[in-house]
Amino acid sequence: MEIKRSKISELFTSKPIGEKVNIKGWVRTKRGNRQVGFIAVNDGSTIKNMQVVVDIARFGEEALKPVTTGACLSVSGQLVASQGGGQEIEIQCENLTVYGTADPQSYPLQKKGHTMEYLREIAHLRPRTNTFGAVFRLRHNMAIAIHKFFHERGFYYFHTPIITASDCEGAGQMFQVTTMNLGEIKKDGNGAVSYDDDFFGKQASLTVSGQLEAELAAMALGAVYTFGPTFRAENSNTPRHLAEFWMIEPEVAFNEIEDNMQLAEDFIKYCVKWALDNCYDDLKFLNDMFDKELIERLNSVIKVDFVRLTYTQGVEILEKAVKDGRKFEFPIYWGADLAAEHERYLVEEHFKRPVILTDYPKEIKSFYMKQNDDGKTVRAMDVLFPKIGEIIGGSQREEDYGKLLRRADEMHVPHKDIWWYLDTRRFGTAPHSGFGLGFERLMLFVTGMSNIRDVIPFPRTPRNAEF
RNA sequence: UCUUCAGUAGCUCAGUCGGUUAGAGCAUCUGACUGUUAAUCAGAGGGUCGUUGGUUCAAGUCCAACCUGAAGAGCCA
Repeated sequence: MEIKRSKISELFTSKPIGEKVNIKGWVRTKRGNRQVGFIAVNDGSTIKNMQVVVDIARFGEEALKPVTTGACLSVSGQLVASQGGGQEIEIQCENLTVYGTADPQSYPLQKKGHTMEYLREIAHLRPRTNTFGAVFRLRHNMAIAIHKFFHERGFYYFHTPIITASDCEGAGQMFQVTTMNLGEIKKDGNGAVSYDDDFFGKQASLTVSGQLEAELAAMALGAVYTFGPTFRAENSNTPRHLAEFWMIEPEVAFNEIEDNMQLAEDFIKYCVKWALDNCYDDLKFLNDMFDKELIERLNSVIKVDFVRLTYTQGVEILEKAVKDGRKFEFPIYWGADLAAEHERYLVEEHFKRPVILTDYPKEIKSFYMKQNDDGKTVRAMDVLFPKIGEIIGGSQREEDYGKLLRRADEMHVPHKDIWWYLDTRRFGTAPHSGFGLGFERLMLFVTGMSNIRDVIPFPRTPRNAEF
C-alpha cells in the first residue's frame, strides 16, 4: 500500500507517533553495526534530519550498501519515539527504495565540515549542507517578508527594466548588452562603434538600478517598490560585492527624508523580526556554528532606535575622536567622503547601534538628491550597520525642475538620456523619497555569514561565472 | 584595481637551516562491534607538492612571472 509522502518538517511538528509514514530525501550520514543501521535523512524542509532505523537482520547487509552519504531515498515505516538520546522521533524502516546512489569515492560532500571556499567550488551541491540549507531557507523567507512588508503598507510591486539604454545613475560600470558580432564591429567615420544595426539601435546595458523608473511609478501609484536583479561590472573583489545582486528600491510620493528614514528602519526591523519568528531553527544553527552573537544581535536591532544624525555632526564626532588620539588611515574633514573605518567607528565604537547619517555634501552624492537651503548639502541618507557597513542608501529626491536641471548639468548628465525623468518634474511634480537596499547585504546581516558569495546560490564575481 | 597572506592526498593541514623513501587527522575501502548521534576500534589504499621558467651537486623548501583563493583598501548596495 502506498503511503502519502510527508515532509520531515511536518512530522516534527505534528509528531503522529504510531502512524505509518513515508519520507523522501537525501542521506546525510549512516551509522550502525551488524544488527542495526541508522540513517540520517534530510529533505530540505527543515534543518532537522529524520533518523531512520534499519533492522539489518530483516533487510540484509547488502540492502544498505547503496545507502551512502548523498544518496536519495524513499523510506516508509512506523513513526516512533526514539530510543536514542539525540532525537525525539524516528522511523522504524519497513520499506526502503534508493532513487539515486551517490558513489562515496567521488561524492564531494563528506559528513565532516568543509570550508566555505571549497563549498563555493561545488555550488551545485552545497545546498545539501546544513549551512546552505539554512541560508537558502532564510533567503526565501526574507524575500517573502519584503513583499509582505510593502504589501501590508499599500505599496505596489513595480517591475523596472533589466535592460536599459540609460546610464544616468552613475552607480557603476555597466555590462553591455548586444547582439552584434564582436568579431566584426561596425565603426563610424570617427572610429566610434556604430550601434545602428544593434538589436535596440543604440547602446544598451544591464541595469545598475531601477530607481529612476521607480520614481516615475511613484508619481502615479503613490508608493511602489522594486525587487529585482541588478548588475555592476565593477572590478570589486570584496566579501561585500557581487557583479549580479538583488536590490529592493521603495519610492514614495509625498515622503520627506524623515518619513524615508522611518520607512527604512521599520523595514529592516520587520525583516529581522520575520527571520526570528519564522526561521529560528536555522538561525540557531548558524548562531551555534558560525556567529555566537547572531541571535543576540538580531534581537538587539529590533529593539533599539537607530541613531539619526547629520553628516556634519558625524564629522564633528570623528574630528573629536582624532583630537583625543584616535588614529585613522584617511584624513577626516568636512567635505570628505567617509571611509569604511569612519563609518565603523561611528556604528561600532561610538554609538554601538545602527546609525542613519543624513545631509551629505552635494559634491559626493548623486544629481537627483534634493538640495538643502544651505546650498551645500543634499537630503541623502545612509543606514550604517554593524559588521557590514552601508546597508541602505537613499534620499529625498529633487522635485524642482530648475534645480534638478542645474544639478544634472553640473554633474554632466545629458538631458537627452533622462528627458522622461525630467518630465516628472514638469508635469505634476511632488516631494518624494526612496532608498535602495542590497538584498544580499541584508542576508549577510540576518545569517551572520561573512562572505556575500555564501548568501546567494550562484555568485557572480570578477572572473567567476561557473554554474 | 592596490596591499598582504595562502596554494602539499578526496577534505583540513604539518613539513625545521635547501639534503635519504613527503607526514597527520578526517573521508574512502576491508574487518570488528546488540541503539548509533560529526559513533567507536584495528588495518589498507591514496601524491604531477598550483603552473612555467630559473638558481643549485641537490628544490615541497630559494628567486621570477603567471594562475587560483582569501583578508584589508578603493568603488558601492
